[in-house]
Amino acid sequence: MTDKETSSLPSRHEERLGLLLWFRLSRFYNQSLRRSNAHLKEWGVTITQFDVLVQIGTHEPLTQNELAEKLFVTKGNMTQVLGRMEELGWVHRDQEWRKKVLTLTGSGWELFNLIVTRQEQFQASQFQGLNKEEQKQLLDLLRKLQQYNEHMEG
Amino acid sequence: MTDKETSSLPSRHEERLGLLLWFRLSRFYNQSLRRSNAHLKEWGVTITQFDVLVQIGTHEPLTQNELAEKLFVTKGNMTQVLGRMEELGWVHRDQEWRKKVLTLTGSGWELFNLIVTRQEQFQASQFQGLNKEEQKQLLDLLRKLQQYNEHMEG
DNA sequence: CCTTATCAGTTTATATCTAAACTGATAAAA
DNA sequence: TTTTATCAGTTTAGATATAAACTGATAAGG
Repeated sequence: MTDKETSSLPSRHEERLGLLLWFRLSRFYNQSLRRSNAHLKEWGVTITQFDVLVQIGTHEPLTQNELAEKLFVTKGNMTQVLGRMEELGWVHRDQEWRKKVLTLTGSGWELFNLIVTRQEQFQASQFQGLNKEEQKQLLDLLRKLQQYNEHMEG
Repeated sequence: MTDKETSSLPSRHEERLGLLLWFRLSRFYNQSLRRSNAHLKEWGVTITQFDVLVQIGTHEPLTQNELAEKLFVTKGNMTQVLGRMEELGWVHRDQEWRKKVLTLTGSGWELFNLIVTRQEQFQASQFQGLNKEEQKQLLDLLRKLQQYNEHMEG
């Protein structure tokens, strides 16, 4: 009985497990989302905007499509979120050929430097229920899931 | 060096880990959400409605507030989702004192019986990247997080 | 050169979710 | 009894997300 075998054809029990995992995951995620937004409210930023800020700040210059891929969301969603962030003066969109290249503005970088460390600390506190070893385990499991799913999509 | 000690004061490295965990989690969650909705579309049901259907079907009778607590969402959200589901004829809301008691209608139960097993199978397939042992591990870690967070909220 | 395909981003309609203010009914306290 | 508090649910405005149809520009093929 290899690992491959146990994971190739899900048993009735594993099916239940899948549903349980989904419920747990979605509850924890929603809770975490709510808390993160409450935490970031002090700086007038949402968790979505924070995620975008980090991605652009870390990888700029990048296009809207690349950003959407990194965040696993649709490009339509990015159009909306970036529209708001441009309005707020954090992000600059520069048309190049048929792409739009994203960079942070001065005030975007200011915000980045102001909140990234704080949000890192906050996010760490959300996972305090696990010790370092368990946190690594969780990251590992999520990585495996991601890899498998990417493989599935082709 | 006890577990308690390792988890009481997050190191710089653990802070980064927190952010990484958040990113992984939110990406996997969003992807999973999208796929589930695509899968359920065949029956004209969304994943939110499915979650509500399962909770009522499993725990009826229960009130809107109890439902919101089980799903970790706000009661305002439930008002909206249940309004739609009542309109679709799946759920019955019965005012009792100041509470509204929820039960599934006949067609709600029909839907329940039609899709729960199918969605269980689908959900299981989303976690195929992990073998049974790893799936249990993941469930365990999520449980721990939940417990710690509930403890935090008082 | 002209036509067709593809690609990046936008738009629209719809669903989900929140926070915060509100309604109305019951319960508790005066 | 009258007032006040609490509780369950609703409403509203706003953010986030999707799918699907669309626009307009570039690239490829005839």
